[in-house]
Amino acid sequence: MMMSKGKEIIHPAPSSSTASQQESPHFSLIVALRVVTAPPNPGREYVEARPGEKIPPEDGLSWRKYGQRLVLGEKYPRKYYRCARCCCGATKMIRRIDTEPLTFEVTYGGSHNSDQENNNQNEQLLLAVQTQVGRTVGELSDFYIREMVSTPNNSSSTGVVFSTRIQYLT
DNA sequence: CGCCTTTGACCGGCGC
DNA sequence: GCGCCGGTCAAAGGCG
Repeated sequence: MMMSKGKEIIHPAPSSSTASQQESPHFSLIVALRVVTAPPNPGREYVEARPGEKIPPEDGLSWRKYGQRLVLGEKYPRKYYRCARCCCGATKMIRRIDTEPLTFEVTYGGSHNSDQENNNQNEQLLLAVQTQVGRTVGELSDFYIREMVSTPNNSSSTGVVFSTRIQYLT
């Protein structure tokens, strides 16, 4: 199979992608999710990608892919990522929802080194928002949170399920 | 040249 | 006890 070799580190999208996004009347902003509602670590969240988006949703951190597997009964393979930072035991698993190809279920495992790490993470997320939207954090209220539910996770006691879609109104 | 992705194989856990 | 499934490891190849 043809595969794009090279880096596949997930990090905040460059500002160059902002232009194409703002051409649409609205677009889903994924990176803002954890700024507003930081999920437990480990935890699980659902994020939605824009049509044509090539990579799984970003969360502001750098992840290194270490495995991929086609799970029985699932249409799309699961992808396994590990935090690219050295000595960091954080992992995450990305599963594509069969019925909604643009929605990804991201399951976080392990934890980052320290609270400082988490703080840095949130800072990176904020920067990602500012970069993508070109606005300050204080103006995040301009985003209309179209969906945002938080329900108990029925399969794990370690977190809650976040199903969130943040839509930018122009 | 170094780092990262891909991919097949291996190992452990769980269910029957 | 056996078989199946899911998660991780390690080697090879490719790209920047």
